[in-house]
Amino acid sequence: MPELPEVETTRSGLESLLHDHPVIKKVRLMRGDIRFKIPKNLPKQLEGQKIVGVRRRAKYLLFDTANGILLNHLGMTGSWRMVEPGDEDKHDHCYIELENGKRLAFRDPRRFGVIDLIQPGGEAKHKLLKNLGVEPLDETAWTSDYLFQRSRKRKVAIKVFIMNQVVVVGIGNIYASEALYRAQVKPQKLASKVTREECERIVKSSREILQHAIKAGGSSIRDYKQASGESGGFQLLHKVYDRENQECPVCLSKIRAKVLGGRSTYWCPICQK
DNA sequence: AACAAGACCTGTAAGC
DNA sequence: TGCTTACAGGTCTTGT
Repeated sequence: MPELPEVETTRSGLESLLHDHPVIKKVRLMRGDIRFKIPKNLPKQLEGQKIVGVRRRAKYLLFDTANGILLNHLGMTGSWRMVEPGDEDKHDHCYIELENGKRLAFRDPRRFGVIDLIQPGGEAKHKLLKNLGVEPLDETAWTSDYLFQRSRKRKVAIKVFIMNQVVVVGIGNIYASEALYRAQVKPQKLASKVTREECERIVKSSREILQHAIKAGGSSIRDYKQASGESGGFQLLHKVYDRENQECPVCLSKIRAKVLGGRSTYWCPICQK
């Protein structure tokens, strides 16, 4: 799924599609639940409301209206698109019909995504938002001091640690491997043993990797599509992810892979210490 | 409190 | 051509 760059690419695509702040005519829920139950009053509460903007917090999208926020997570396979008549799909779980005649669809085959309603003013207290860590693109929050202090005494691999959304948000399985490769830190190194200098490199590298991926329109292995329907281009830039036994672009060693914290992890045995 | 493993789903690719 | 198995961008829940 979508990690921060894919969610941000989706957000900016939606922002363009909704630049004229259309009014929601009808919300059609094709099922009562995706990952969690969808509030039954969500359609009634958002119909007639103007979509005044689309924000991102961590890997969540927030559609703003004056009468509440539609909260969405793409899970592993979620995507938004404008859908023409006849283009409906069996995995479309929610349609948002607009007064301007357009129709947004949320498609999510695996149904790991989330759609929820946040009451006006309830954003900070929302269960799924209240425990999130710092935004990695925020240079005043995602700092080497922050990473160093938070990682002391933590007995998990640094890769597992930076994927913990309570610590820092938006870094998922692809960009965790890519960021640590760029930082030249072995993913299995214990978080508590990572030095100040390494923290500096991890913070800088992770931010750069995410920024580059956003510029490229996100990665688009498998299911991911931009809101415009375009595929992303960043997978062409993956240096280690999904490249087991292929050459390290720098030293030509064979990229290695193992499972860490239940997720496939890739690194260069020479470049990363 | 911190950590590991299990659970939730469907689609696709690989192996036999 | 099937059938079976493994695996996939996430994260909440459960158990130690």
